[in-house]
Amino acid sequence: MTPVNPEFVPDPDASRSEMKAQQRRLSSEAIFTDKGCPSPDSVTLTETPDLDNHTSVTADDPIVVGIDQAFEDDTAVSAAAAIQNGEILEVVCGRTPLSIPYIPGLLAFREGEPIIDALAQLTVDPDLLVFDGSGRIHYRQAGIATHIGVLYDVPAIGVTKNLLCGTPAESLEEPLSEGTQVAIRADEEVDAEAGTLLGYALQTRQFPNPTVRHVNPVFVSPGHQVAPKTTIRLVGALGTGYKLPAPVRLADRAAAECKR
DNA sequence: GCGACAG
DNA sequence: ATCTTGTCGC
Repeated sequence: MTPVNPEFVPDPDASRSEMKAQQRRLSSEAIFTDKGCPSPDSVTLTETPDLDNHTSVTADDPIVVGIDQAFEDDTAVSAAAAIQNGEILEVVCGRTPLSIPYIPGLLAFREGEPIIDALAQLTVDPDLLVFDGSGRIHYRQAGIATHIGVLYDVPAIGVTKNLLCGTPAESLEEPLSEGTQVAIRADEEVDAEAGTLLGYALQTRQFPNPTVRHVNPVFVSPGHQVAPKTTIRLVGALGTGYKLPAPVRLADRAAAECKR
């Protein structure tokens, strides 16, 4: 696939103020409500054969693409794994030289190039992109999930293991029971009206076994064309039994293999 | 100046 | 993100 809005191609050589300015333009273009994103109910994690018709009833279920990166020396690799009905349709790998270091808030400018390289090789067209990175939970409401989502004008969501910014509505110190969701709202360090709902902390899995007493929640947020609540439902539909959504786990593994 | 900070 | 062995337990 090819970017629909080339003006949002992240330029690693731009100045930091230019990067931030682009993110502010991005967030105004981003849509944080349901629009074109697949229904969580239509996203199946496993194939469900239709015994009556001897065929699969999920022929045109949404195509969900997980995206993740890995690094080696001065090279960045990005893997995109396309899943439909819990079946892997395609896995592609992008590779570009590393341009800039990791800077909190500017992740898309470091990882955007390999991602674009990977998506250019994708032959199927995604109904949803799932990133290992923030969407609206971002200083300028323009995390990597929002950036790439708007760039291609495709529904996107972000999932992280750590919170970048924003304030949880409740303490996350105590172990949360599975399924618990805690709102993450805009505070002083976020360019948004204080209290704006940015995303959620979501306890996708807890007490995997008697030994592992505690698992941290993940942080989910809308990237583009998805509402906060729908983001939670989508992550829930994509993550049965694991902390992270299946597409992200597959992309993570694929990126590691891309290095070899 | 101090503290915070996705991957 | 990345550097890295074994080990405990389902």
